[in-house]
Amino acid sequence: MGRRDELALAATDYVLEHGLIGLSLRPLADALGTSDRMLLYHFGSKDDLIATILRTSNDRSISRIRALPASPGIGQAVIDLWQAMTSSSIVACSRLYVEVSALGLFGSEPYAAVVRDLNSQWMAALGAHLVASGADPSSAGRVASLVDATIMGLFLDMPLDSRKGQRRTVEDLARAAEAIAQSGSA
Amino acid sequence: MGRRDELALAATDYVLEHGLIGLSLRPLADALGTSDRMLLYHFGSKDDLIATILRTSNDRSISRIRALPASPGIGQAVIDLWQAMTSSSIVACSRLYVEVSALGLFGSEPYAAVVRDLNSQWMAALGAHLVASGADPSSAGRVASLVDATIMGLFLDMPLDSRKGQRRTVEDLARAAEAIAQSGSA
DNA sequence: ACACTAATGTAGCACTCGCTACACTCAGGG
DNA sequence: CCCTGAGTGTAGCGAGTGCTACATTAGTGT
Repeated sequence: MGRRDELALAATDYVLEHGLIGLSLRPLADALGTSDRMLLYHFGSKDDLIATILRTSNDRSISRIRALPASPGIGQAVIDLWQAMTSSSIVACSRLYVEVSALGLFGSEPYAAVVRDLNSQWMAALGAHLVASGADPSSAGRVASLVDATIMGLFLDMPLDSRKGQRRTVEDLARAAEAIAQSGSA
Repeated sequence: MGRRDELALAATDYVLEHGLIGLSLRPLADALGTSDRMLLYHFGSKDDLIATILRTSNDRSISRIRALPASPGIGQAVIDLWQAMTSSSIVACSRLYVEVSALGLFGSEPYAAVVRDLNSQWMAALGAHLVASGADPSSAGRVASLVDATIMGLFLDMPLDSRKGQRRTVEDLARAAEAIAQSGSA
C-alpha cells in the first residue's frame, strides 16, 4: 500500500469524523502528520481528494449492505438494514452521505454530480436486499423509495431524536413496508 | 418598515435561493444593492444575520402549516402537509431547513443549537395538524415521528427523485400513518 | 442655526483559503 | 558515480474572508 493509499484512508477517517463542510487542507494535513503540499501532490486537487474520500466511504458502506444475509420477510429486512446503517463501523459513512446529499441540494458543484452516483448505488443495494428478503420485484421499488426517504430523514434528525424513538419509527416503517409489499402482490 | 427589515427580507430571499453553506457577505450585499459594511452595521455580525434569516424563513414556513385547515382524516392530513411544504411559496424554506439540519449533523456551532429550536417548532406544528385532523393525541407523536422523517428524507433527495415518485411515496406514507393511528386507538 | 443621531461610503486590517515554485533528500538502475 | 524520479519541506502568491476605523451625509429635534 503506497503512501497515497495510506493518506486516502486516514483522510477518509478524518472526514467521517469532522464532516466535509468546513474541510480545510492544512488542519487535515496536520491531523495526518503531513502537509497540505503533500495532499495536493498525491491527489492533485482538493476536489479530487474529496472524490477519493467519498468513494472510499461509500464503498465501505455499500459493501456492508451487500454483505447482509437475506432477512426473513420485508419487515425484518427494514430493521436489519437500519441496524446495519447505524452499526458503529459505518454510522459515520451514513452521516457523511446525508451531508453530501444536503450539499447537493443547492446544486453546488462538484457535489451535485457525485450525489447522483452515490444515490444510485445505495438505492440498488437497498432494493437488492429487499428482493433477497422476499419482496416482489414489481413492488420493491415502491418499498425502497419509502424506506430510503425515512431512513435518510432519521439520520438527518439523529442529533435530536432518542435512539428509542428512532427504533420505534423504524418498526412502524417496517410494518408499512410489509403492508405495501402485501398490497402490491395482491 | 425600516431599512434593517427590508434587508432582512431580501437577504432571506437570497439565502433561500443560494443556500447557507457558501454564504459570503460581499456577494450577498451586491445582490441586495448594498455593502457588507451595511449588513454588519444593521445585524451586528454574520452569525446574527444568519439567525435573523433562519427565523424569518422558519416563521414563513411554520405559519403556512398553522394556517392549514384541518384535514378529513390522518391520511389526508399527511398529503395536505406535503402539498403545503412543497408549495412554491415555501418549498425553499423547507429546503433551507434541511440544509441547516445537515449543518448541525457534525455539531458545527452555531447551527447545532438553532436546529433544536427550529425542529421543536416544526414538530409541534406537525403534531398539532395531525391532532386537528383527528389523530388520537396519544398516538400522534408516533405518527409525527414517521411523517417527519419521511418528509425530510424526501426533501433531501429532491434533486434526484421525480415528482411522481415522491407523490407515490407520500401516498404510501399516508396509508402507513392511517394504520398507526388505527392500531394506536384500538 | 446648531447639535445630535442614524445611515452610509472608502479603505483597509489580519487572517485563511487552495495552490504553486523551487530546492532538497534519498533510494534504485545504468 | 551519476542520473532519475518519487517524495518532501519552505516559502509564498493572489484571492477572498469577516470585520473595523474613520469620515461623511442626511434628517430631526431644539
